[in-house]
Amino acid sequence: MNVTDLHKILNDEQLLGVTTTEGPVLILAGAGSGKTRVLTHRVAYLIEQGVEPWNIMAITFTNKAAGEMRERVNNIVGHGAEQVWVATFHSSCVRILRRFADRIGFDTNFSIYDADDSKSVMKEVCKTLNIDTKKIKEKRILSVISAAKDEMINEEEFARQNESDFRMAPYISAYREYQARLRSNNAFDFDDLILKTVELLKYDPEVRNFYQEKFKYIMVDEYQDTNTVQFELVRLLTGPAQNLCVVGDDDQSIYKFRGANIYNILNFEQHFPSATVIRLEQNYRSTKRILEAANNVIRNNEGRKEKTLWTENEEGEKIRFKQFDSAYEEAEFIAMDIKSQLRRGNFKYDECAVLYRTNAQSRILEEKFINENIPYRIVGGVNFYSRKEIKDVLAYLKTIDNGDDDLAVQRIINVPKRGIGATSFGKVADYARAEGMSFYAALMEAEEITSLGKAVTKITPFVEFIEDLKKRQKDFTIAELIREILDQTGYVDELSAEGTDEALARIENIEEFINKALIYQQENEAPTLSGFLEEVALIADIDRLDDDEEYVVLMTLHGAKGLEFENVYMAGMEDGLFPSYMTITDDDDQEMEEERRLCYVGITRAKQCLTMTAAKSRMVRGEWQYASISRFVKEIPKEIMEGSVWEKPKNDFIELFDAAPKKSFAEKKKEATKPTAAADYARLTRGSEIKKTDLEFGIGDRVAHIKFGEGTVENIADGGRDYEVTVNFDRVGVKKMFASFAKLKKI
DNA sequence: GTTAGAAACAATCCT
DNA sequence: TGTTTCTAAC
Repeated sequence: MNVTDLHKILNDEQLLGVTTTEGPVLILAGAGSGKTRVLTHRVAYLIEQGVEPWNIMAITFTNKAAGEMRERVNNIVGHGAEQVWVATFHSSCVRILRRFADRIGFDTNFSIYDADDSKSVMKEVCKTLNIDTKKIKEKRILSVISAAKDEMINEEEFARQNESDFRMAPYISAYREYQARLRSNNAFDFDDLILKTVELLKYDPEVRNFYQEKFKYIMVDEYQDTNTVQFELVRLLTGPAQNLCVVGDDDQSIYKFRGANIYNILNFEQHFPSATVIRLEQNYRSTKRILEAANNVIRNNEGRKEKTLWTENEEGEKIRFKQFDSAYEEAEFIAMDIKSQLRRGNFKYDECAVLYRTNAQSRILEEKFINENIPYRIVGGVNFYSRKEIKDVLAYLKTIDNGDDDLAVQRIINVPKRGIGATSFGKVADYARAEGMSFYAALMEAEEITSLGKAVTKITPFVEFIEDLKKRQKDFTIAELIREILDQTGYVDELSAEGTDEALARIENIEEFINKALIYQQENEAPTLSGFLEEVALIADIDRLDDDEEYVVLMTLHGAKGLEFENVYMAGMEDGLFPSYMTITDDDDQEMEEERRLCYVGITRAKQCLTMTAAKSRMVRGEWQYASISRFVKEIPKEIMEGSVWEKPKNDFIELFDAAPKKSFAEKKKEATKPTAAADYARLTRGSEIKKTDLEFGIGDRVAHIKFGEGTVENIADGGRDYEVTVNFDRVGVKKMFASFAKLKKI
């Protein structure tokens, strides 16, 4: 495709982004301005100009983005596209380390530790160092270490910088010990994958030259979210020609807590003085009103590159806003509205997304979605691969793959129960430490550990089992290996004997996991156990989203970055939740600006329709909390908002409720407390206009609640439109509730 | 050594 | 409210 042809499908700025191939380029790409389009065509253009595909590297933020880019490049280029290096920061580093980790004292079959693994290691570290985890929590130490690693401060440098501060002493020794353990386990945590790669490139000119020569053209997506160590990595990979093209939007920088350094993008022109700067400000995604809302919110931020997005799209519907009495009603409304939109043929399920600030909010939404029989998929929360049963199976695989991985071995030594308890465990661990060997190596010579006594007879069969699998490993595919493990250990049998819903769900998860192994096997030319484990370790929640299935997506605002939907709901628009309580109390206005950017990201996900909802009260950790409408909502001009009165969806709501929701695992209890659908709807449409009704009870009266049972009224407070009643229930204790929907009966 | 039930505790967002 | 850790009894 020549430049004239390209001009037919790209605007002037986009074209410039595609064809400015030499030297450093900064593309400031506003939301929905077609940056993926620019990146993919840029890759295609480079190849057409005669650049070899293997000389091109594109770093993305998620595996999903990488996959999409690869697919789109494939469609334009025809052949050779698979040779382009398209990967995330983490998987790029793994690829480099798998090849050269031996140069920094690791074995190339290293394990990758996730957050759970890191925490287990840190627990051990605190135990050995006698650090009181009541005073300093493991999580706190880990986050200090992680922040240091983001800034490229290794354990020695950290010690040097903090030696004068006695309060830092435990952190210094913990950091040292933690790193020592990772090394002896032959493992990297997430941060080390990048930090160690940077160290490798820095101190090994041979490796550095190898990659600098390989990657003649580098592109980085979502550049505003890179941190210091990632910047350094990019800098080290970029050869003297400096053919580096970064794409990002400072207004969408939302990962400061993860070390993202916004100055990487704000100061790009200082880092690379010869840089060409290109601005993409035309939005192709959203309606005029949605964009106006976004612009009006984000312009309240001070530290940003001034720009205003514009669009030629149509005006569109007003932004809808609605406040409810409780999070339950909020969730109910969203579920029903989605159903009604579907019924009217406006949107299909997969065109709708519900976005929220915290994962905890997903629970109520999920409940209502089940009730209403709406297909949904929750992104985030408990990662599939961090479920207990999956981690158990993974630990077996890791033990077979990397015997030095103490963590994996220790996890499964007594799973399922083999009668090897804490005492034997401790004896083996002591022996391993004294002899300077790995835990598994100590198990192999259990006969030598005299203190074990009879316990040896429990250990030898385990070691024999693992050794047998190691030997026969090459005869199996990964899926077969997993089946073999499950058969021999009786893991699944045990679960099915248990027979509870939970156990059955675990079996299903294991089946799904085996499926993943099969898919991996099919999709890779040279599948290896290490390769599979690595893929599993680096998979993000968002990567598991399947675009072809029809379901509503529920996820955090962070998770939504880079995605778009026709119909978006932003739930929980309350001060204290979004922006979060911590942001409000903290007087650092940087934090508030980051929250605002997050809001901007949320708004700009919507193409056609945007609905914001809030609840006056919601249950947080067992307590009712009350909140007012988010300040961000108030930053949107009234003229483009449809306020608190909610329009009835024409005549279809009766029909809507005729389709009785199929009962799933939503408990019958819930069903019992559920008023009729019509009443539900009336209540929802009434929303914030609930009229005060005269109460039939007073303070001291006995009342009955449909779910909580009987109790005594302790207080009645005038809450404006409604009464807030405090009741001391016999069974469940004190609860606060609004009279109009608590439906309390005097007895 | 195992297990169940009580007590303690929890504060975003993520690779 | 939901999960993790501690304790006591089998």
